[in-house]
Amino acid sequence: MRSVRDADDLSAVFAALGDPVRLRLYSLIASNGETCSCNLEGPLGRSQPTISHHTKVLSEAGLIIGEKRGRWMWWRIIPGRLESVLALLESSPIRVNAG
Amino acid sequence: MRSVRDADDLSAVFAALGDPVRLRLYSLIASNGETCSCNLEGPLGRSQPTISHHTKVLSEAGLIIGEKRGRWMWWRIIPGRLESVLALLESSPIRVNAG
DNA sequence: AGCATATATTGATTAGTATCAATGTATTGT
DNA sequence: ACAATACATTGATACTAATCAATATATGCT
Repeated sequence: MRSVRDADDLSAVFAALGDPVRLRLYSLIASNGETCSCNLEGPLGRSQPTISHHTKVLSEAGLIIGEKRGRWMWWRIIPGRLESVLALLESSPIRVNAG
Repeated sequence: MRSVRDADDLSAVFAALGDPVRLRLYSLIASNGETCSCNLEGPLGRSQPTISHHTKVLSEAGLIIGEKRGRWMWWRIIPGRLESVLALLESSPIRVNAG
Protein backbone atom coordinates (compact mmCIF):
# COMPACT_ATOMS: atom_id res chain seq x y z
CA MET A 1 0.00 0.00 0.00
CA ARG A 2 1.78 3.09 -1.22
CA SER A 3 -0.41 6.08 -0.53
CA VAL A 4 -3.43 7.38 1.26
CA ARG A 5 -5.38 7.05 -1.96
CA ASP A 6 -4.41 3.39 -2.15
CA ALA A 7 -5.67 3.00 1.40
CA ASP A 8 -9.03 4.41 0.34
CA ASP A 9 -9.26 2.02 -2.61
CA LEU A 10 -8.15 -1.03 -0.68
CA SER A 11 -10.27 -0.30 2.36
CA ALA A 12 -13.32 -0.02 0.10
CA VAL A 13 -12.84 -3.67 -0.82
CA PHE A 14 -12.68 -4.71 2.82
CA ALA A 15 -15.61 -2.48 3.67
CA ALA A 16 -17.61 -4.19 0.94
CA LEU A 17 -17.14 -7.50 2.74
CA GLY A 18 -17.52 -5.81 6.10
CA ASP A 19 -21.28 -6.03 6.11
CA PRO A 20 -22.68 -9.44 7.14
CA VAL A 21 -25.40 -9.44 4.50
CA ARG A 22 -22.91 -8.62 1.76
CA LEU A 23 -20.48 -11.23 3.01
CA ARG A 24 -23.20 -13.87 2.86
CA LEU A 25 -24.19 -12.58 -0.57
CA TYR A 26 -20.61 -12.93 -1.77
CA SER A 27 -20.32 -16.38 -0.21
CA LEU A 28 -23.58 -17.46 -1.84
CA ILE A 29 -22.39 -16.45 -5.28
CA ALA A 30 -19.01 -18.02 -4.64
CA SER A 31 -20.49 -21.36 -3.70
CA ASN A 32 -23.41 -21.39 -6.14
CA GLY A 33 -21.57 -20.07 -9.13
CA GLU A 34 -23.37 -17.61 -11.35
CA THR A 35 -26.44 -16.44 -9.46
CA CYS A 36 -29.25 -14.10 -10.42
CA SER A 37 -30.44 -11.36 -8.09
CA CYS A 38 -33.85 -12.99 -7.85
CA ASN A 39 -32.24 -15.97 -6.10
CA LEU A 40 -30.60 -13.81 -3.46
CA GLU A 41 -33.56 -12.04 -1.88
CA GLY A 42 -35.01 -15.17 -0.32
CA PRO A 43 -31.88 -16.64 1.22
CA LEU A 44 -30.73 -13.28 2.53
CA GLY A 45 -34.11 -12.12 3.81
CA ARG A 46 -33.77 -8.66 2.36
CA SER A 47 -35.90 -6.62 -0.01
CA GLN A 48 -35.16 -6.33 -3.69
CA PRO A 49 -33.81 -2.76 -3.46
CA THR A 50 -31.52 -3.77 -0.61
CA ILE A 51 -30.10 -6.68 -2.60
CA SER A 52 -29.61 -4.35 -5.55
CA HIS A 53 -27.76 -1.93 -3.29
CA HIS A 54 -25.44 -4.62 -1.98
CA THR A 55 -24.63 -6.10 -5.38
CA LYS A 56 -23.73 -2.59 -6.50
CA VAL A 57 -21.35 -2.08 -3.59
CA LEU A 58 -19.67 -5.44 -4.22
CA SER A 59 -19.35 -4.81 -7.94
CA GLU A 60 -17.92 -1.33 -7.44
CA ALA A 61 -15.34 -2.90 -5.17
CA GLY A 62 -14.40 -5.22 -8.02
CA LEU A 63 -15.42 -8.32 -6.13
CA ILE A 64 -18.27 -9.44 -8.36
CA ILE A 65 -19.38 -8.71 -11.89
CA GLY A 66 -22.88 -8.79 -13.30
CA GLU A 67 -24.15 -9.60 -16.74
CA LYS A 68 -27.69 -8.95 -17.84
CA ARG A 69 -29.22 -11.70 -19.90
CA GLY A 70 -32.83 -11.18 -20.73
CA ARG A 71 -34.64 -9.99 -17.66
CA TRP A 72 -32.14 -11.49 -15.27
CA MET A 73 -28.95 -10.11 -13.86
CA TRP A 74 -26.36 -12.82 -13.39
CA TRP A 75 -23.63 -12.24 -10.86
CA ARG A 76 -20.36 -14.04 -10.51
CA ILE A 77 -17.25 -13.71 -8.41
CA ILE A 78 -14.21 -12.03 -9.91
CA PRO A 79 -11.63 -14.69 -9.19
CA GLY A 80 -8.42 -13.64 -7.53
CA ARG A 81 -9.61 -10.15 -6.72
CA LEU A 82 -9.59 -10.70 -2.98
CA GLU A 83 -6.20 -12.39 -3.09
CA SER A 84 -4.72 -9.53 -5.09
CA VAL A 85 -5.99 -7.03 -2.54
CA LEU A 86 -4.34 -9.07 0.19
CA ALA A 87 -1.12 -9.09 -1.81
CA LEU A 88 -1.25 -5.32 -2.26
CA LEU A 89 -1.83 -4.81 1.42
CA GLU A 90 1.14 -6.93 2.38
CA SER A 91 3.47 -5.82 -0.37
CA SER A 92 4.69 -2.39 0.61
CA PRO A 93 4.57 0.12 3.43
CA ILE A 94 2.72 3.39 3.46
CA ARG A 95 4.67 6.39 2.25
CA VAL A 96 2.37 9.29 2.91
CA ASN A 97 1.69 10.91 6.23
CA ALA A 98 -1.40 13.05 6.26
CA GLY A 99 -4.89 11.73 5.95
CA MET B 1 -18.95 -19.74 6.28
CA ARG B 2 -21.54 -21.92 7.89
CA SER B 3 -24.09 -19.70 9.59
CA VAL B 4 -25.37 -16.20 9.98
CA ARG B 5 -23.39 -15.91 13.18
CA ASP B 6 -20.24 -16.83 11.31
CA ALA B 7 -21.05 -14.11 8.81
CA ASP B 8 -21.20 -11.59 11.66
CA ASP B 9 -17.84 -12.70 13.03
CA LEU B 10 -16.09 -12.81 9.68
CA SER B 11 -17.55 -9.56 8.43
CA ALA B 12 -16.28 -7.86 11.59
CA VAL B 13 -12.75 -8.68 10.50
CA PHE B 14 -13.32 -7.20 7.07
CA ALA B 15 -15.07 -4.20 8.58
CA ALA B 16 -12.04 -3.63 10.79
CA LEU B 17 -9.91 -3.22 7.68
CA GLY B 18 -12.69 -1.39 5.88
CA ASP B 19 -11.74 1.98 7.31
CA PRO B 20 -8.84 3.70 5.50
CA VAL B 21 -7.22 4.95 8.69
CA ARG B 22 -7.34 1.49 10.25
CA LEU B 23 -6.01 -0.11 7.09
CA ARG B 24 -3.05 2.28 7.13
CA LEU B 25 -2.60 1.62 10.82
CA TYR B 26 -2.52 -2.12 10.19
CA SER B 27 -0.14 -1.65 7.27
CA LEU B 28 2.14 0.54 9.37
CA ILE B 29 2.41 -2.08 12.10
CA ALA B 30 2.88 -4.81 9.51
CA SER B 31 5.76 -3.03 7.85
CA ASN B 32 7.37 -1.53 10.94
CA GLY B 33 7.03 -4.53 13.17
CA GLU B 34 6.10 -3.90 16.77
CA THR B 35 4.91 -0.31 17.02
CA CYS B 36 3.78 1.78 19.96
CA SER B 37 0.61 3.86 19.82
CA CYS B 38 2.64 7.03 20.22
CA ASN B 39 4.26 6.38 16.85
CA LEU B 40 0.93 6.10 15.09
CA GLU B 41 -0.71 9.43 15.81
CA GLY B 42 1.72 11.45 13.72
CA PRO B 43 1.80 9.33 10.58
CA LEU B 44 -1.97 8.87 10.62
CA GLY B 45 -2.88 12.45 11.44
CA ARG B 46 -5.43 11.49 14.05
CA SER B 47 -5.86 12.36 17.70
CA GLN B 48 -4.74 10.06 20.49
CA PRO B 49 -8.28 8.93 21.41
CA THR B 50 -9.01 8.13 17.78
CA ILE B 51 -5.88 5.99 17.46
CA SER B 52 -6.84 4.23 20.67
CA HIS B 53 -10.29 3.56 19.27
CA HIS B 54 -8.89 2.09 16.06
CA THR B 55 -6.35 -0.15 17.77
CA LYS B 56 -9.18 -1.46 19.90
CA VAL B 57 -11.30 -2.31 16.87
CA LEU B 58 -8.41 -4.07 15.17
CA SER B 59 -7.50 -6.03 18.28
CA GLU B 60 -11.10 -7.08 18.90
CA ALA B 61 -11.14 -8.39 15.34
CA GLY B 62 -8.11 -10.49 16.19
CA LEU B 63 -5.90 -8.72 13.67
CA ILE B 64 -3.42 -7.15 16.09
CA ILE B 65 -2.42 -7.74 19.66
CA GLY B 66 -1.06 -5.23 22.14
CA GLU B 67 1.33 -5.60 25.02
CA LYS B 68 1.90 -2.91 27.58
CA ARG B 69 5.49 -2.43 28.57
CA GLY B 70 6.09 0.44 30.91
CA ARG B 71 4.09 3.39 29.75
CA TRP B 72 3.94 2.25 26.17
CA MET B 73 1.52 -0.01 24.40
CA TRP B 74 3.25 -2.10 21.75
CA TRP B 75 1.17 -3.44 18.93
CA ARG B 76 1.97 -6.23 16.53
CA ILE B 77 0.18 -8.07 13.77
CA ILE B 78 -1.28 -11.47 14.52
CA PRO B 79 0.28 -13.44 11.69
CA GLY B 80 -1.98 -15.57 9.57
CA ARG B 81 -5.18 -14.16 10.98
CA LEU B 82 -6.22 -12.49 7.76
CA GLU B 83 -5.32 -15.54 5.70
CA SER B 84 -7.36 -17.80 7.96
CA VAL B 85 -10.38 -15.55 7.59
CA LEU B 86 -9.98 -15.73 3.83
CA ALA B 87 -9.78 -19.50 4.07
CA LEU B 88 -12.94 -19.64 6.16
CA LEU B 89 -14.78 -17.45 3.69
CA GLU B 90 -13.83 -19.63 0.76
CA SER B 91 -14.14 -22.97 2.47
CA SER B 92 -17.83 -23.62 2.79
CA PRO B 93 -21.19 -22.25 1.71
CA ILE B 94 -23.78 -20.61 3.90
CA ARG B 95 -26.38 -22.91 5.37
CA VAL B 96 -28.80 -20.62 7.10
CA ASN B 97 -31.47 -18.52 5.48
CA ALA B 98 -32.78 -15.78 7.69
CA GLY B 99 -30.78 -12.79 8.78
C1' DA C 1 4.25 12.14 47.53
C1' DG C 2 3.99 14.70 43.46
C1' DC C 3 4.61 15.50 38.59
C1' DA C 4 4.92 14.12 33.80
C1' DT C 5 3.68 10.96 30.21
C1' DA C 6 1.20 7.25 27.54
C1' DT C 7 -3.01 5.26 26.82
C1' DA C 8 -8.06 4.39 27.73
C1' DT C 9 -12.72 5.94 28.42
C1' DT C 10 -16.68 9.06 28.18
C1' DG C 11 -19.71 12.26 25.95
C1' DA C 12 -21.08 14.88 22.11
C1' DT C 13 -21.25 15.80 17.27
C1' DT C 14 -21.13 14.73 12.64
C1' DA C 15 -20.92 11.77 8.69
C1' DG C 16 -22.05 7.57 6.70
C1' DT C 17 -24.92 3.48 5.69
C1' DA C 18 -28.48 -0.29 5.83
C1' DT C 19 -33.09 -0.66 5.03
C1' DC C 20 -37.60 -0.34 2.76
C1' DA C 21 -41.61 1.82 0.12
C1' DA C 22 -42.46 4.01 -3.96
C1' DT C 23 -41.24 4.76 -8.47
C1' DG C 24 -38.56 4.33 -12.81
C1' DT C 25 -36.51 1.50 -16.60
C1' DA C 26 -35.80 -2.34 -19.49
C1' DT C 27 -37.14 -6.82 -21.28
C1' DT C 28 -40.27 -10.65 -22.41
C1' DG C 29 -44.53 -12.60 -23.81
C1' DT C 30 -49.23 -12.16 -25.59
C1' DA D 1 -49.57 -2.02 -27.73
C1' DC D 2 -50.17 -3.90 -23.27
C1' DA D 3 -49.29 -6.49 -19.20
C1' DA D 4 -45.99 -8.79 -16.41
C1' DT D 5 -41.47 -9.30 -14.59
C1' DA D 6 -36.63 -8.33 -13.00
C1' DC D 7 -33.77 -4.96 -11.56
C1' DA D 8 -32.27 0.00 -10.57
C1' DT D 9 -33.01 4.48 -8.52
C1' DT D 10 -34.93 7.86 -5.31
C1' DG D 11 -36.29 9.51 -0.90
C1' DA D 12 -36.86 8.91 3.90
C1' DT D 13 -35.59 6.95 8.32
C1' DA D 14 -33.04 4.71 11.80
C1' DC D 15 -28.84 3.07 13.22
C1' DT D 16 -23.88 2.96 13.28
C1' DA D 17 -19.36 4.76 13.36
C1' DA D 18 -15.44 8.26 13.04
C1' DT D 19 -13.76 12.01 15.34
C1' DC D 20 -12.21 15.08 19.05
C1' DA D 21 -12.24 17.52 23.74
C1' DA D 22 -12.31 16.47 28.31
C1' DT D 23 -11.39 13.36 31.77
C1' DA D 24 -9.74 9.09 33.95
C1' DT D 25 -6.21 5.56 34.72
C1' DA D 26 -1.71 3.76 34.95
C1' DT D 27 3.25 3.98 34.85
C1' DG D 28 7.79 5.99 35.60
C1' DC D 29 10.74 9.48 37.56
C1' DT D 30 12.59 12.62 41.09
